[in-house]
Amino acid sequence: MAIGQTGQELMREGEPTDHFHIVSGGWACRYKTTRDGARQIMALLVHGDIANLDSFLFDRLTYGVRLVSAAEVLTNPRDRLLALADQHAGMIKTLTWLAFAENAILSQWALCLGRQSAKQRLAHLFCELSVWLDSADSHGRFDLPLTQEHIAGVLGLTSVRVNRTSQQLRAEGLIETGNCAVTIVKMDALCRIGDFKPSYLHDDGDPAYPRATRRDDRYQPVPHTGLSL
Amino acid sequence: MAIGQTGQELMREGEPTDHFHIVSGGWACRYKTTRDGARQIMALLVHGDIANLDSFLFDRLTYGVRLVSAAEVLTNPRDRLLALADQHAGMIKTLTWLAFAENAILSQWALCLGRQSAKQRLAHLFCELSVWLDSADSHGRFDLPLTQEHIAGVLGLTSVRVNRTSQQLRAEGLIETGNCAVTIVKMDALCRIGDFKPSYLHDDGDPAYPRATRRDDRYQPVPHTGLSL
DNA sequence: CGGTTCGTTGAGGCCCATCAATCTATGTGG
DNA sequence: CCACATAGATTGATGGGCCTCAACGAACCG
Repeated sequence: MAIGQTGQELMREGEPTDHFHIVSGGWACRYKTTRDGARQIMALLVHGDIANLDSFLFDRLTYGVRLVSAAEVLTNPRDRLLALADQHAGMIKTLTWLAFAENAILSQWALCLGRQSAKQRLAHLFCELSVWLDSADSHGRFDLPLTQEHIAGVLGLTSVRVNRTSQQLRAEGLIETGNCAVTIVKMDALCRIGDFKPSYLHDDGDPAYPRATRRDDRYQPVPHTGLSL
Repeated sequence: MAIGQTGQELMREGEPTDHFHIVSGGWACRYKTTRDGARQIMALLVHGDIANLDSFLFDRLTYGVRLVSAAEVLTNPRDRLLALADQHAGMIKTLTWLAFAENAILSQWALCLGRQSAKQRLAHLFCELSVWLDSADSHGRFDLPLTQEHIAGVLGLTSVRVNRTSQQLRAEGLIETGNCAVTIVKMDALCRIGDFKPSYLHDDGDPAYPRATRRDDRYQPVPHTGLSL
């Protein structure tokens, strides 16, 4: 267990690694940079998140990890987790689940980055954080130790744009900000703007097994038409 | 096994599903759409790719799958794969590997979508396809059954922009196009423009991106003795 | 040969990046 | 306690990259 300072680099981009880092307090982020120095944040990491989940199978990182606030990080040798995974069949399943969950989040972000305006992206992010952290109090307020620069890094924007856009959201009475926290005033309106579906992460609750409904009537095999590939 | 026609919808967005679909010929894509109808392609699926890998754990899709060319698709009941996974410990590991691989690709695309210009994205895509398909002939030419609309869907652009940008790449002598194929004339220059690192998929000399058809002999259990190489 | 799909081209405009300056809050040392 | 430094938020001006709309050409096909 170790406490890190704001901005501290946990793991360098492209570095080989043999340890897992687990955030147990504060915030961190996974990021990538282009050759010309632009930085895109790929994931925000909060309490309980594993920073480099894919080190389970890959030796080398394709991203860097950096603290965005003072944070507490647990470090474990990879060998230990691998041994655990060998002993407990459930563990690898959990890791798989996490991998797919990350996948779902990444997909959603890709959709935002590719197809949404600054306003939509910001609205989406606030909705997602609110649900994800589920630490919002009864007034819809939650802590957000991110600078506008960080948010810009997540949304593929500049900090200037984040500033102007969040002003807009405030002016429309959708959110309130202050003191490293955000209050979502009109959740439903914000969801509509950001095209956010609160369920998209935990769609079915637990990974469930067989279902009876047959759905392959949707996909109709086309008779061979001589086509070959 | 079934043959599908161009544009056919394999799975509808948000639909529950109890089958796996494996592309065994031709091309398909995973996509998401926003409420206002914009479509973002999340993945291109070619020979050996599993269209809905996360159905391994999730009951409901968060994306749709559609053919982008005439294609051959294998359909398997989910129960069968789940049973297999229970019997063979290696299988779930393979699925996990695939999940992480998808993760790496999604991350890279997110970086492109968030931080790269149209020209950079297109260059990156061509480089990636060239490496990924590894079907390029000795002249760097490979088949590409995508319309400009499809490419725009992948890159978060409009088809008009894709058109103008690919004209630019042609004018600079970097690529040639024609007859549903692309020739990469100056691979190194294209890589530089798109900030493409040919190795980012094959982490640490892993053989190659594994295809479902040959997955079992490609998967190498990670040695527990720490990092060598 | 008309219909459809896809590629191509042009004109106009908006969203967002860029650059740069100012303002505020916080912290630090003398 | 104040002068100063620094980080982050805010604001303005300007320009460019990409979207939008719209039309036309080209290839394919029943």
